[in-house]
Amino acid sequence: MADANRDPLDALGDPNRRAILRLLGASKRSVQEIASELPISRPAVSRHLRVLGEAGLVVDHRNGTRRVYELRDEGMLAVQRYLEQVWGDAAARFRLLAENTERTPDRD
Amino acid sequence: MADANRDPLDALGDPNRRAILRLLGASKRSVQEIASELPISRPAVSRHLRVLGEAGLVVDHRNGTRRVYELRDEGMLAVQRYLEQVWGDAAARFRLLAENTERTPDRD
DNA sequence: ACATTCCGTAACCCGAGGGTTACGGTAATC
DNA sequence: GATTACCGTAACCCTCGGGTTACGGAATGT
Repeated sequence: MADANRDPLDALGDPNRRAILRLLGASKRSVQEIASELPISRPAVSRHLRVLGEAGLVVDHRNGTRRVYELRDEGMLAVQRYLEQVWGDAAARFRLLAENTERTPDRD
Repeated sequence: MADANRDPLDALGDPNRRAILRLLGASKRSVQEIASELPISRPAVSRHLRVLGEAGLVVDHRNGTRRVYELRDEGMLAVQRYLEQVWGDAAARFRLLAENTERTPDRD
């Protein structure tokens, strides 16, 4: 999945995409699993996941016929940087702390 | 200005609104001043500012015929809470720090 | 080989939202 | 009182993004 130059805040501007991220925050999931928890079609979910991927918010791994998606920090950190740019010192302190506490990969 | 139940991430989903917030991050400004720095009309800016206000990201004060807008933390903190909800511990540590370092009101 | 499951993508539809101009109310100044 | 500056809002326009169904390729199991 290519990381296109899509702004993560553009991606976060849709409520269904935010709901998808909340699901993935709990555990990694396949497209089908995500779609079964939302009131939209599976192709719609697929489309949203593409947007989220291009924004650096998720990443996918093939598992047979399944594509399993999980969170990715890069897009989230870009959001933090925007907040720091706009809101200033408080956001800067926050960003440094977040980068020094990497999320462990055995999260699920 | 009423704080309606508008999600700040909805508000941040537009690039012109993000540009407005960046301008206000530098200093508080009137509608006209903001509009003169962006490639859109003054009524368009007015409309965006309304959205940002309802999302808790800005607040306005009357000053004669002018309405002067400045940043507000409430919406930004809601974004942080969403990030914490989704991305977890790192975001939680960040949020606690940000709340303990209030922005001083004599910012400009 | 065939059937089933999974999923990306094309094609189509349509409504939301972001653009505009015009209007009129408020405030300030002369 | 007249003029000017400021700004919210109405009305209109139209793009674009998010919804859908349909299709076909890949992977797996029988």
